[in-house]
Amino acid sequence: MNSPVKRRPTGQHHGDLRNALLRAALELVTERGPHGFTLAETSRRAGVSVAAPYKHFADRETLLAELATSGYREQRSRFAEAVSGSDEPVEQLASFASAYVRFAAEEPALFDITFNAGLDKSRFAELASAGEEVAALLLPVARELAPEADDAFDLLLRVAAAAHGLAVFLRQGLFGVGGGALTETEEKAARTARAIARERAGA
Amino acid sequence: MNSPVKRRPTGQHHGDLRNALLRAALELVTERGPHGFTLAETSRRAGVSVAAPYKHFADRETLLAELATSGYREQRSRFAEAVSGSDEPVEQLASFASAYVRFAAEEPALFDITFNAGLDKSRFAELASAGEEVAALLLPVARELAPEADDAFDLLLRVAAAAHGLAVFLRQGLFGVGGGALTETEEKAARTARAIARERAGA
DNA sequence: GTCTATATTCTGATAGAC
DNA sequence: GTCTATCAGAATATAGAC
Repeated sequence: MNSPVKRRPTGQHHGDLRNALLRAALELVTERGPHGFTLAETSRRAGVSVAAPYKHFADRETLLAELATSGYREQRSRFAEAVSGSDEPVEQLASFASAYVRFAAEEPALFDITFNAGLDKSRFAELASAGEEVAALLLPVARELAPEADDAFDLLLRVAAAAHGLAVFLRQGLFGVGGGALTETEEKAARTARAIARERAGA
Repeated sequence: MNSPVKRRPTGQHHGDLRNALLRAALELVTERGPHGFTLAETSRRAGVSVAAPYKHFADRETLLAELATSGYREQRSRFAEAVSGSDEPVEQLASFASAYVRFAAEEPALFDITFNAGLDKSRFAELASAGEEVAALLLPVARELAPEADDAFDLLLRVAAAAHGLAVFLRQGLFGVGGGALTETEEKAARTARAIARERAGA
């Protein structure tokens, strides 16, 4: 029932409890999902009392929102790199789809928090803007294939949705998209993205 | 804080508490998601004590698993009808994708429970087999486009994943896939399914 | 089959000492 | 900034009366 983390006998924590809590929370979400996350267990894992986190975060949701924000930033960084590997918009979208799946596999906690924690974005301005920056990075790519704004949005949405579905199936081991199938699933995502993008280009 | 449901003053519930509990649970999941579901609140809504459900269900998870099973059965029924509307396999997959999105929109609780409740399928044999029957219904359709078993599986997986992603985005209002956009989202799903299926047919 | 009552456990959050 | 102590609330599940 107890965590395997050593408790500091008293008083002072090492320099950066704030970040230690964020790390512990991420680990906890990895194991139990966003809904299994509790401040109490996070405190235990960081080796502090349950009251300590309240000096660093207003409440449970605020800590979670901070993780979600960093999740969107990590996404933006990964997708920016994926897209930078080619000049061809179809290949850029394929790369994005692949990176999306990889992100979900390598950072399952961040992935779950961004999409499945039910955070109220109107309460956390930074979270909302971090999410919008991800879209802002990708829309110009879609726009190269679909100059009309609505069409570009539709294209990006469908590519992202396809990648999202594969990422979820991979994560849940559904449909036999099991454990070590990351590379295969990335390829499926890339192939699907190409099919969607080309249908548009050909139309 | 109290439920709007009238309590029966004492003793006997009407004939079918078991089904009344299932209905109340479904309603509760619709409002709060699978993780917000509790036996206690379900009991309150059905107008019985918190102990009553244990005469009908072994525990909380068993009730949830029963709902999930009925969710898979509803899926199979809907998808069977969708697929029956055409002889053309590409159109059948497009119809399936559309029905998938519609199911998620019209039965959000069942949708969430089947995919997001984290049920242990090894504990509930009927749940596992109900899920397999959905796949068994659709695989022959994919097989008409991809005679090789692995290819058919891959095709179905990618179509289902695309529909799943759109369904999730619709449900969460993400990417501006907001409230009344059901018909549009169904069309997106159908179009994406066609793009995936045709890439295969053309290859 | 349903109730009342209870044991147990966990949570978020606050007050006040150090 | 961290601790101890505590409150208030809620949940799962069981025992035993009716």
